[in-house]
Amino acid sequence: MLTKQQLEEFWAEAGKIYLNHISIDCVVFGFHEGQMKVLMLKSNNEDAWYLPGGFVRKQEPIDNAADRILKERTGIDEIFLQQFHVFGDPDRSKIHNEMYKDMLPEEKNFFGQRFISIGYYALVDFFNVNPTPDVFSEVCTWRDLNDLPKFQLDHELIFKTALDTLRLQLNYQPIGYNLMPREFTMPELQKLYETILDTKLDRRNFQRRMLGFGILNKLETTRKGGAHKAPYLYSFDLENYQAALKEGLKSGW
Amino acid sequence: MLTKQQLEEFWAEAGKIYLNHISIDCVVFGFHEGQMKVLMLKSNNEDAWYLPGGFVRKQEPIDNAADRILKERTGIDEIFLQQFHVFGDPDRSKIHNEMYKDMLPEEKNFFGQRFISIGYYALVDFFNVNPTPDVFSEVCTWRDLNDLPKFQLDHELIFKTALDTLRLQLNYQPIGYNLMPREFTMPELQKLYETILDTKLDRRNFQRRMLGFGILNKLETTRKGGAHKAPYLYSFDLENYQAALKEGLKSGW
DNA sequence: GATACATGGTGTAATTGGTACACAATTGTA
DNA sequence: TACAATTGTGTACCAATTACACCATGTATC
Repeated sequence: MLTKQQLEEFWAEAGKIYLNHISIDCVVFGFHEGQMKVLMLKSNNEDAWYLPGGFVRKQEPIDNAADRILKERTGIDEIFLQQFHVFGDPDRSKIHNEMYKDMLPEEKNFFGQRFISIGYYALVDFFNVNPTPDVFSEVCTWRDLNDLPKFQLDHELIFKTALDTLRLQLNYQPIGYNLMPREFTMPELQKLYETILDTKLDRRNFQRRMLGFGILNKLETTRKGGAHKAPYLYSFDLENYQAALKEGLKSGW
Repeated sequence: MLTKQQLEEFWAEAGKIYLNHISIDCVVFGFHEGQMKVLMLKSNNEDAWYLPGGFVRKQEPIDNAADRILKERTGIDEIFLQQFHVFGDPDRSKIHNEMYKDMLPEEKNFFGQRFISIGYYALVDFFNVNPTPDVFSEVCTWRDLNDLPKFQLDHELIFKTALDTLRLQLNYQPIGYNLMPREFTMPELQKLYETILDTKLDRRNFQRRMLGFGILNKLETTRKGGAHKAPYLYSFDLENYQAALKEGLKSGW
């Protein structure tokens, strides 16, 4: 929650540069140690968790707005972003509307208005991200999909819709490419698929099928260090991957 | 194009009741005589064709806004509607912005502002629709997908994005159910699939596969009148259809 | 009313693709 | 050096899709 002074300062700026009524919320997915993660923010002095978000400048394309917002939260310049849904319930920001209602007169109260929020999901390489809080938050951090906090506003709906979208687009978007580091092992990639699809896959069939798509380069090296047989490393063949996605990876998962 | 007086009248109303910056555009699909159709509007005194659209009331959920807009254009109450994309280029309505720029002072010029448009696609039973122009148009009519006029603004992009979405969602949304009349023949349904997928399908395999899904009821009657063997009529088993869609119709087309 | 013809309905063999396993190879550790 | 755990590869089986052939039926033509 903002103090009255913070709210006034924010308004002095925001009221001039942003479009009214429109916000952007982002579901940023990362993958680390076999676990799917989402980037989240914790409000100042509250145990209230949000998705990273922001507003659209008056003459800014909405995709650029999402880019700009996420660059501030992650430090990454060219992020893989997909718009996936608009959340337009008039009561969706009611809590905020009322929280700040009495602090400022209506015409100066940026958070008093209704916001229609455009949902984007982002896929990033976990190691490239430098999580950075915004002016409303004191913490910006990865949260494990198995250990999520309670979301504020309708952000749980936004998150779940993003995950559903990811599942549906798995055969049509370069999801693996954007979530995995440049080099990875087959079991790691399988773990990603299992997390997104929320199911167990047969290790051997997964490998054969993945290789069958012809979108992976098998590298010479293996990943040593585990207590067992060292798996081979792979990287994506981006050209083949994108060509294959155009048709959709055959007959899905 | 509106006259200055019309513009002023529209503003007097619109400025009070609608959210700024936000519009809705709808791609309404119908299917008639083996052909896919889109509902379009022609501007007053111009050969300029648009998709039906409108604005969002200040306290109205966006889905309701789309419903309301389409009820006015079609007469249908409960329309199958799916939000599919947001079009947020700041220049997308430039032509309108400039067309009306000098007619009214900026603060009274509803069409002078930037609009971010939420795209909906609608699926309707062709025979239920009563096409009705709005205040900006003199014609509201079905246009064949093979004989489309030049679109105004970015409405061609909106239309194409809707058609792409339809193709991707064919196995996940009750598209057949909403586009076909209550009773239909197998060749008719096949034509719909061929149109959406833009491909030829084998008549015999299509039939077997469709029936294999268990989502159709074969009726006693046949469609007489054609110059050849009378095909059986079918209707959708809505319950089974929706259950099947939850999983996605197995392994797509 | 017999026949031609175009279209709809049903069946089947061949191929492809997916599933469920078995088994060998490799790594670090006891 | 043997062992446990994990990875890499192969194969037999089953299901689904494809590519056809053939039969049925309604209308038009003579």
